[in-house]
Amino acid sequence: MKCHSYTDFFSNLANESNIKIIESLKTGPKNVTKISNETEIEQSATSHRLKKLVNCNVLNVERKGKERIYSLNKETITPILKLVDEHVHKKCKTCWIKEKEN
Amino acid sequence: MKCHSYTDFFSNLANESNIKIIESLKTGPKNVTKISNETEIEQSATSHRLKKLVNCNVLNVERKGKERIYSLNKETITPILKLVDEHVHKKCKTCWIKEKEN
DNA sequence: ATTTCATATGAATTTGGAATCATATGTTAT
DNA sequence: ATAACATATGATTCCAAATTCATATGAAAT
Repeated sequence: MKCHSYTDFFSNLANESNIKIIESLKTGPKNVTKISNETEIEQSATSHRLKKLVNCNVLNVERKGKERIYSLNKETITPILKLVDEHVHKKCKTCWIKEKEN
Repeated sequence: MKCHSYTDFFSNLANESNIKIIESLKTGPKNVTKISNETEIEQSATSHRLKKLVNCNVLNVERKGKERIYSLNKETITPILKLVDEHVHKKCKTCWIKEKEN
């Protein structure tokens, strides 16, 4: 259930839904409903994904009334994403990592 | 067939076999048989994995007689692995990314 | 030309994880 | 206590990706 390996961690970044959620949370902490709406991942699926992301310390949760507020774990995922993004921009001109389409 | 997205790339690092292969190649370029022996991934499976890794520019190949020599693509995967490793050591004391067991 | 070694390939099968579905739990308001 | 809202959970279904298996290709040696 906990995140034990190198591969366990990376599998979170190898999943489209998870990336969407992470992207969504870059603009700030949000509750499940809002995440679900923004990402267009249905509620139940969103909860399942969120659980995994928390288990791997990618996200934090805190309760606020009947809601649960999820946020990026700045100590872990943010620096890694930053490093990877930098690398993508600096080193990969003919890039095999496509920029996220917006 | 080619590696197009963020998630495609990370899926390479989310796979135990691929990590084994990458680890194996950290000590230098090798042919398929040697990789297969070191990683204990059978020949056919090894070839399949290698193909994917090459498609995502994680590895390079070159022919040498009847062998094919695979090597890490220093321009791409090496810097990322280095950055991630550094991050693991510096930032994750209570670490959710287990050090590779040897 | 035939054999042997090295690797690749395609199809079939297996499997692990994700989406889905139905329902449960928990919280606030009335 | 009941209703309405927010989220989680477990089971099932589904699917894509990985293994496996059998075989093909290709290169060197005899």
